[in-house]
Amino acid sequence: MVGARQFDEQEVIAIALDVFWHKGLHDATMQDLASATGVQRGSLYNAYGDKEAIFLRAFDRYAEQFLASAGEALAHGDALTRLRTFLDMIVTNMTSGSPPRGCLTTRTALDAAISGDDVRARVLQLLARLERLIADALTAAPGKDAARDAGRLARIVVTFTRGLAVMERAGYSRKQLKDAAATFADAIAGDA
Amino acid sequence: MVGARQFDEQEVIAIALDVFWHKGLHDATMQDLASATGVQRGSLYNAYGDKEAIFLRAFDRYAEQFLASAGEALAHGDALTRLRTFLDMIVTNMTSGSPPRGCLTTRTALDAAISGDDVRARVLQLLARLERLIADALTAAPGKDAARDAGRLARIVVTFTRGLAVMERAGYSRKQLKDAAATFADAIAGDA
DNA sequence: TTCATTCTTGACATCATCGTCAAGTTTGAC
DNA sequence: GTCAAACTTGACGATGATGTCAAGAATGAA
Repeated sequence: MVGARQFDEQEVIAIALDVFWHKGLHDATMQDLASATGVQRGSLYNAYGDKEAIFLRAFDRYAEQFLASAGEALAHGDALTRLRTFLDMIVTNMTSGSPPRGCLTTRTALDAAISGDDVRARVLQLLARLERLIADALTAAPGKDAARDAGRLARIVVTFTRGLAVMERAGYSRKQLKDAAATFADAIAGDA
Repeated sequence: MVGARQFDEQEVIAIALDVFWHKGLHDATMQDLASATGVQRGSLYNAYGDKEAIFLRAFDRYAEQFLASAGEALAHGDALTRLRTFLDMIVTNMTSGSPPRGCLTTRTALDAAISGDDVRARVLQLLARLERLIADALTAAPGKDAARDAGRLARIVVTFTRGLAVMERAGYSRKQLKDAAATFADAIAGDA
């Protein structure tokens, strides 16, 4: 390999992820990425081809981080505890940063109509993996009938988390979101 | 009044609503609006000022239509029936059109960071009105304890509907969304 | 019918982004 | 050290969107 790359790819992708997280795939420009990473636009085109290619790498990084966090949050306690911990993590995650960065998956899903097939597929894939993770956690939880309908429950949990992401963008505070999440968890997994 | 307007304002706003519904505030251009309405760009600027002003009018129209539909759907039956009917209406609404147009409120909320204060305020206002509508409907429903925590329940119902809108964008079918909605309604208002 | 007012039209300047490229620079293999 | 390959840089042209404007057309009041 001659004429080696002048920048650290891992670092560039990590920074790109941050840019996309705050601005979204659609609104982040190559210039935004160039400024944030300190790598010229031309170099980014040369190295990755286009913005979507960079996004896919960043999104993959994000997906792994996200699923890892979800897995941890869902690992301990009974069904209600797992759900509460998980939702808490979700809300904390989307209300972090200044300004709060929201949820990248949700933002990307909303732009699905104007995104490439690859992007759409990644979003669906992440949602599916998350759903499975939740279903498994509910099934594995000690307690009575938590495992019954774990699949169906997992889907509405995923759906509800997407709703939280929208409410965050609409302007609801971390506290309001956590309250709503707690109400939801109780209604779904609480001892009725 | 001299030099009368050459187009029907109601009709222009109705068509603009359709354009915004399919493309979103951010992605719809003045040219899109001009083409769809048959009114020249210059005339639209002259009549309304800018794109956001047109959007606000269209959104107001949308909000009234939407709340009227929600009110009807929530008017009859016990709490579970009202919730089911309402969620069904929501899903049908967002999966109508070709291509499906999704949910304008959700789309707009996601773009909140790059929208004006007026737009943000309208979104919040609509969500708040919807929440009150649902809370009132749950309170008014015949049956046992439906009215208990109606406010809290209404908020998670609103949140869940936002989640449905995201899942629709992600690619879930009308049937999948209705299934999820039914699961949610049962879990929230069903006889535990 | 006249005429001031308002609307309409098409063109214009501006701006931001995109994707490409030729020239220059850096790098590692030999 | 030499050199070809790969990367970097800054500039370029194309595109599409925005908002403005002057000139012309249409309208209704008097």
